[in-house]
Amino acid sequence: MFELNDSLSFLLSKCNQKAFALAQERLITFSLTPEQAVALTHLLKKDGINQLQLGEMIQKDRTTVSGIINKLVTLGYVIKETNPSDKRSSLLYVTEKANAIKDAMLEQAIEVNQALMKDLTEQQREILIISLKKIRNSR
Amino acid sequence: MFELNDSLSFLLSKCNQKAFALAQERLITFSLTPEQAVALTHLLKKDGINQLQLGEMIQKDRTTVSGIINKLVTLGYVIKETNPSDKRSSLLYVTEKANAIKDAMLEQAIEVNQALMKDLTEQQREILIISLKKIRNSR
DNA sequence: TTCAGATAGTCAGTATGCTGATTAGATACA
DNA sequence: TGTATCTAATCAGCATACTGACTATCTGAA
Repeated sequence: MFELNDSLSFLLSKCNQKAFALAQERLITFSLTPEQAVALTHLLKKDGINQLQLGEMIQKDRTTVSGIINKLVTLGYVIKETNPSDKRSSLLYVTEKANAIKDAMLEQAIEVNQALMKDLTEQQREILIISLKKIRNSR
Repeated sequence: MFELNDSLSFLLSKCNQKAFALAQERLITFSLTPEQAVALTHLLKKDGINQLQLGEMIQKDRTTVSGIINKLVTLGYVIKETNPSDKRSSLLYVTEKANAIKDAMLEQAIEVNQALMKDLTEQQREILIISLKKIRNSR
């Protein structure tokens, strides 16, 4: 019989909540939320892009990116500069403050993912990641 | 090298978004969101419980349950009655309107989960569910 | 019996994530 | 040139999900 609490969609929701909570605990040090950290990590690899380009990288809606970036600006991790060749868009740049926590943030991301998978065998980890990628990319 | 976009936590977030969007499309017919449908489905199996008990079943915070139930009451799917033996709590009951869509909702939930897993082999489906359950229950 | 502590639910505030409307600026073509 | 269309970002509004404060009520121990 179909059991809602054992269904894929329910499990995805609950595991996502757990991953979010785990990351949040560790990011309090930097006053960052998990999603802010994801955006900042991408900008640390490549900045000077606009909000739409960042949204494509992290697969988020334009309005969601807007909110996250404005928070990162307030926190002093990111600076917005009007693009001189297209005044509608802003170019995003990371600050020194962001560079200073780069390595610690990466370390934390790795630890969260290891903690989540700690009870899984090597085969389960592999198939889990492969399956989730298939689901993400489907259609 | 660690790739954020291929990490478990990022994939969980994106797959969860996909599952949510897929369910939302199909639930528009009933004016229900996925989380409202989850709550209602549980109440259809067992009502006459209070909000905290429902929250345990669907693993949601008391304030989140409060919001979802009040929406379901507004929509006419649920009725709240003050518990005579404990006036702090309300007992939740489903309406005829809820019973009328019970089977269609269940059907839709099954279809969403099948659609999500359509590109996965039988072995991948099994290991995916087992792994997610381990992650959900860990700690 | 009374009162301190526990409990159920709500509200305010914050963050994420979406849709749809709006503004400002860019572009393409008649 | 001018206008219609497109685009980048923001805003309002809604849903979910949490924390912490608060109200009303219940319960247990002195």
